[in-house]
This record gives sequence, C-alpha cells and structure tokens, in this order.
Amino acid sequence: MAPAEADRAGGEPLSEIATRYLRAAILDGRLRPGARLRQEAIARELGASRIPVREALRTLENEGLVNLTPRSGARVARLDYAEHAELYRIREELEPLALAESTPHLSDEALAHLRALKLQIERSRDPGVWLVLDRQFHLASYAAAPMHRLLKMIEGFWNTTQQYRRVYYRMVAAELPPDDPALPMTHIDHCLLLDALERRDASDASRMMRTHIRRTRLTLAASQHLFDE
Amino acid sequence: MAPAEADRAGGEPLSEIATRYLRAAILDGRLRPGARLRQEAIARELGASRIPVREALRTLENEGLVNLTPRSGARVARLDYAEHAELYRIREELEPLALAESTPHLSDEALAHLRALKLQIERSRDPGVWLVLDRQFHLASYAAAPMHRLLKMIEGFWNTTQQYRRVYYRMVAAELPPDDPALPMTHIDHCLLLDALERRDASDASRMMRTHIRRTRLTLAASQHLFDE
DNA sequence: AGTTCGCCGTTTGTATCCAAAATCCATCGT
DNA sequence: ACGATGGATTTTGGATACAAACGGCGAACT
Repeated sequence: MAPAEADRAGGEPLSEIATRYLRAAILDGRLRPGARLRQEAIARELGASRIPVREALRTLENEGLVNLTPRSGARVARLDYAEHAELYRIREELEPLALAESTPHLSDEALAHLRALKLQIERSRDPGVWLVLDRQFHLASYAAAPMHRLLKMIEGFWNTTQQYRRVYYRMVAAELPPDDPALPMTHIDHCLLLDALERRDASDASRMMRTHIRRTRLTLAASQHLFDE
Repeated sequence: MAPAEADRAGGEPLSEIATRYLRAAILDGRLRPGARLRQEAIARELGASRIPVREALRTLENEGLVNLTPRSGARVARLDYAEHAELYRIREELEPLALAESTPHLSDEALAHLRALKLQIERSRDPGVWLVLDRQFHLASYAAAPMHRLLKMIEGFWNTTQQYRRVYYRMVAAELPPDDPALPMTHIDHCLLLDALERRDASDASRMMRTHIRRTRLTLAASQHLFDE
C-alpha cells in the first residue's frame, strides 16, 4: 500500500523519498504530462503527510519535471515543441563538452561497459528498455568528466525530454519496425561514438556528439505534428 | 522588523517572498558564502513560520545558491575554484548561443538601452554598482532570445558566480585602480560587442562573447590563489 | 594532558490543524 | 440547448506542535 515504505529504514528524509518516488513515476510514464498532482493523494500513497510531498514537488519543479501554479496545484510538466527544440539546442552545446571532458578520463572498465550497453541496445526491441539503455549509454559516456554540475544539468535535460523520446520511440517501434532509418542511424552513431572513445579522440567524439544531437533535433522537427496534440 | 511584510498584500505565497528575500541577501553579500541559515531565525525575520522558509531554501538549493545537508542545515553555497571554472566553461558554451539567438530580435529601444548601460558602466567606479550594471548589460543583451529556459539558466550562472565577481572586482577597484588591464579590457569587449549587435551580426557577436568569457575565465585562473582561503 | 563517551540544548523533519483561495457542479437565465 | 453565476466542496498555503537527530560541552578514562 505504501510503495516506498521499505526505504524508510535508512533515516532518509521522507521528502527525498517522495522526490524519488514522483520522479520515477513521471520518468517511466505512470504519471502522464499534464496530470494533476494532488498533495494529499500522493501523501496517502506514501503513508506520509503533505509536508514532505510539497517539498518534493518544489524540487521537481526546479528540475523542470513539474509545473507548480501558486494556489492552483501541481501538474506534470508538459513541454510544447518549441521548448523541446530549445532543450535540444542547449544539449547540442553542452553534451559535446561533457563528452570531450570525459573522454580522456574514461577507464577501460567504463569502455567495456559502454561496449556491452551498445550491444544490448542493438538487440533490444522494446521501446521502454531501449529508452533506459540509450540513456544509460550516453550518461555513462559523460560520467568521467570532472564537471559535476554539468553532469547534473545534462541528466536534468534527459529527464525533462524523456516524455518526448518516449512518444517518439514508441511510435517508431509500433508503426515502422524494421525499415525506419532513425533507429539504424542511431546505432551507427553509437558505433562511431564508441570508436572515437576507444581511440581517446576527444574532439572527434565531441564533434560526433554534436552531430548526433542535431540530427535528432531535426528528425524531431520533421515529426513535430505528432506532439502538438 | 519584518522587511518583506509590505509584499504580503499581493496574495503572493510567502514561500516566494522568502525565496526572493534570501536570494537578494545572498547576491548583495549580506549573507556570506558558508554562512549558516537557520530556518527559525529567517522565519522570525520575515514574520512567518518555518514552512515557507524551508521551501525557499529548497528552491535556492536547486539554483545553486544554497547547500542543504539533510539533518544538518542550510548554508550559503561556497564554490571552490574548480566549480567556478566549471561554471565559466559552461557559460562559454551557452552565452554565445543566447547572444546569437538574441541578436536578430533586439529592438532599437533595447539597443539604445544597451548603449546607455555601456556608458554608465564606463563611468562607474564603485564595485557594487559596476557589478550590477555589468550584469544588467549582459543579461539585457541576451533577453531577446526566444529561449526562456536558456535565459533562466544563464541568470542562474550569474547568480552563483556573483560571489566570485564580487571578490574579484572589489580587489581590482581597491588595489589597482587605474592601471589594471582587466577593466579597460572589459570595456573594449563591451564596445566590440555593442558594435556587433548594432550591425546585427549574430555570429560575430557570438564569437566575441565566447572570447570575452574565456578571457575572464583565464584571468580568474591567474588569480586563483586569491579565492582559496 | 589528550581523547572518548554520554548528556543536554538546539535545530531539523514531520504530523496535525486552520483559514483562504480555487475548482466543480448545479442552478438559473437567455 | 448553451453559457453564465452562485454556493458547496476540495485543495492548497501556512501555523503550531511534537519527536528525533545533530552538535557542543563537560566528565571520566587511558
């Protein structure tokens, strides 16, 4: 009944548990964009009072996952196309930087992990799994960069744009399984990226990353009509 | 006794008033980096309870102005040199983008305002005023960019790096008033920037902005020892 | 004398309670 | 039939109250 009750052991503040609980629910799609978040309901689900929930909502608002209107309530953030394009444009500047700074620090184990992830990604056909793995792959490729703020920001971008990727890849997987160029193209990008990383060629990897994100952004622009609802 | 009591009229949530109150106190230096923020004390200053204060602290934590340790308390964020360098590196990627996107949308009134600010900046000798004006100048130059998230992020960077600029310019103004190259160099950068904006040359302005920030970053690196305390 | 243990005051985290604003629904009017 | 309007209900914002954890100080021990 209280899904996060087990976590209560660690003396961790309820507000952080609530934050993780809600963030997970938003990211894996249980809470749809636009869905209203009633404090009392969430508090009951967690077996807590509204106070920690309110703080969680505020945290998530700052992360961009929730929109909080002063006396009206909280809703799962729904980004229109322009906002998504903006985020992709920002990512286009920051993720190449993260990758360039990460490349020289990537350990052999990290590279092996990336290779393993790439294989898993190519095999997986389930959109949900694909999403999780692709995210892991890219974030892992940045993780060695000694820029904690940058890494946190980038993770935030992946979170707020997750709904977009979900819609997009669900559609891709459902309607045009083997002959859509987007997915194979992504696989090629992954290969090139991994190759550059193994050669420790930071500027090459960085350039490819920029291209990869730009291509994705333009692909999204082409299917813009699908997201406006 | 309650400094923000007048604002209570607008039906604005106390938590937002508390946020603004604390943010202003941190930015103008009344609250020094590392200073402990006791919820009850702040609540008393505002004539409110701790609840809105807690939410304000959480917001400011996400903005990077406050460090919040779960059962220990909140402190004004103190960034070490590496973190500042990281933020400048990020700014180096994002502010040229903001400027490039802003340039074509700058109205004639906005340009006139920028010219006026530039003159004021060159005249002013008080470090506090200089800081405020320089900030206004740059943020105003970005303001026309149709990228709200980006603009908010950039404002956040200026906020979290404010303590650095304060220390730096106070020192410059106090110890080497007329013969330090940094300030005249900044003025030249402003001139070039304004010129590019008036020519509506986005890529030129963008390039200059990158150079401007990079130069600042390297200048800071040279006086790194001053900030380690 | 220095270090460690334990107690006490302080501060945080959370629950409960109250007032005010917003939402929703039914009613009324056109 | 459709839209506006009013009140009842829900829901949020905030205050107060209480329990638990942290931090500092003194005392005892090595």
